[in-house]
Amino acid sequence: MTTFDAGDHRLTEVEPNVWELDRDDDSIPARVLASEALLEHIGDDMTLDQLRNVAAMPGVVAPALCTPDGHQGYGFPVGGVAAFDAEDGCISPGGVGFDINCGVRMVRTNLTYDDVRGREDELVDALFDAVPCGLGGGGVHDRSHADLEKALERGVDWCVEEGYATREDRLRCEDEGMRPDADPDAVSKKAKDRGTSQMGSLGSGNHFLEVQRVTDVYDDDTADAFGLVEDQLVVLIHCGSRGLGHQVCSDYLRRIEQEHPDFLASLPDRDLAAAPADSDLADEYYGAMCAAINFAWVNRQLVTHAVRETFADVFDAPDWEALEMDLLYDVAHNIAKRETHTVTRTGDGYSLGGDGERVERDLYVHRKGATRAFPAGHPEVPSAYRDVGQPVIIPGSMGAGSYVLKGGEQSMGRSFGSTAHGAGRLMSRTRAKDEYWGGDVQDDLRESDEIYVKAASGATIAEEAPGVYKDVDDVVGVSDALGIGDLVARTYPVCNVKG
DNA sequence: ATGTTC
Repeated sequence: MTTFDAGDHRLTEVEPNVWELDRDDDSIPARVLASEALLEHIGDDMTLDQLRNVAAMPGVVAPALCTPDGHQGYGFPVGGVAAFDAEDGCISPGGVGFDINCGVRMVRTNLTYDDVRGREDELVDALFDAVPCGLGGGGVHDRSHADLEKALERGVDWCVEEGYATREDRLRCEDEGMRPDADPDAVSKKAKDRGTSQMGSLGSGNHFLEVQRVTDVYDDDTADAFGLVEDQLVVLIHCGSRGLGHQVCSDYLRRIEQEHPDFLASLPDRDLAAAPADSDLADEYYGAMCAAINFAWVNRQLVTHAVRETFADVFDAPDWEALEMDLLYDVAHNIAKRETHTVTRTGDGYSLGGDGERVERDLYVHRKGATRAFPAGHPEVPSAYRDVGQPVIIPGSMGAGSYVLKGGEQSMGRSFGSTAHGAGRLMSRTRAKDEYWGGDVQDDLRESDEIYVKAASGATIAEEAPGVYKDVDDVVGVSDALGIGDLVARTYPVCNVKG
C-alpha cells in the first residue's frame, strides 16, 4: 500500500484518496481525505497531531476525519469532521470554531456577464457602500435588544416577518435557517452587546461578497434543478456570526475550564476543551451555539437584502424580484449538530463503517471548516432539490473559481454526510503579509484577471491573496472522486467586496 | 475568525 511521510506521521492510503494516520492497535482510526498533491504541506504544521488528538476524545465515533482542504486550527483542524456520541461523548467549542456558523450562500440572478462588463467598478462601489464590512461594528445601524433576541431565537424566520426574507429563502437554508434548540438565555450579555451593532455586516478575514459568473456546467440536470446556466451572474456571500459567535465560543471555553477541570485535564490537548455530553454545560453550550447559528443566518440574510436592493438600483430594475435574485442555497461550515446516523457497534463504542450490528445513534457531529453534503433522497434536503441532492457551495480564493456541488451518494457512509468547505490556507496570515502587498495583489487581479476587488483594508487583501490558498480544483476533485460531493458547476469572480 | 493581546 502507498504510504506518505508527513513530519512525524505516516499516512497509508487505504483506498484512493483516503489516508489513514499511523496509530496503535487499540486507538480510533483517523483519516485524511485528500490526493497525494494535497498532502504536500500537511506535515508542516500541527494538522495531523490535532487530528490524532481528536480521535482520542471521549465517545468519538470512528473515524475522525480531515477534509481535502484541511489545515491547522484551534485544537481541531480546520476541515475537521468529528462525531461524538450524544449520550456518553462530548461537545467541543473548538470543534465548531470561533466563528459559529460561518457559511456561504449563493444568490442567483437573471443577468449575464455582458450585463456587467464595463460596469464592474460601479457595481463593486455600490455593494461596498451598501454592505458594512471590516472589523468592528462600523456602518451598521444598531438594532434593538428585542430584535437581537428574536434573531437569536428564530433566525431567518424573524427575517421573513420583518420583510428581509421570503419564505422561499428560509426553505433554501440548511436547517431552514433556524435551529429550534437555540437558547438566547445561554448567550452572555457581552456577546449580545457585540451582536446588536453587527447585524448585517460582512466582517473581516476571509469573509467576502463576490459577484461571479458561471463558467462551466458539469452536470446539466442538477444545474437545471439549481437554476444555474453558463454566463449567468450569481452572488456569493461568505460571513458568519461576527463578534457574537466569537464571544460565545470564548465564554464557553472559559466555563469548561472552570466547571469541568478534571474532564479538561483528561483530554489530549487543552485546546480541545469539551463539555461531557451528559452535563448541563453541554446543553447550555448547545443552546448558545444554536442561537449564534441563528444570528449568522440572520446576518447573511440581511446582507442578501442589501445586495438585492443594490442590484435593483444599479441595474435599473423595479425591484430585485425582476432580477430573479432567488437564494440557491445557504450552507453552514462551522457548526455542531445533533444528528442521527446509522453506525456499527464495536467493542466499546461505535464506528461509521465496518462489519457488525448496525444501529441508529444520536451524535454531536462537528463540522469545523466542513460542509454538510446530504445526498439525494435525504429528508433534510429541501423538496426542490431532494431528487438531486443538497447544494454544496465551495468558494475558492478571490483569484480562483468557486464550485457548486451536490451531496454525493457516499457521503453518509464515508464522512457523516460532509465534504470540504474551501480551498484551505497554505500559510499563516503573518507570513502572507510578508509575502504580499495588498495594493499589488489588487492591481494584478484587475489587470491580469479582470477581477475588481474593493476592500476595507489592504492588509486583508495580502492575507487573502490567491497564493496563500491551495488549489480549490484539487479539493473539489477529491470530493467528486470520493462521491461525497459531486461537481455541478464552476464560477469565476467578477468583482469582490473584501472585509 | 476576532472591538486583530485574557
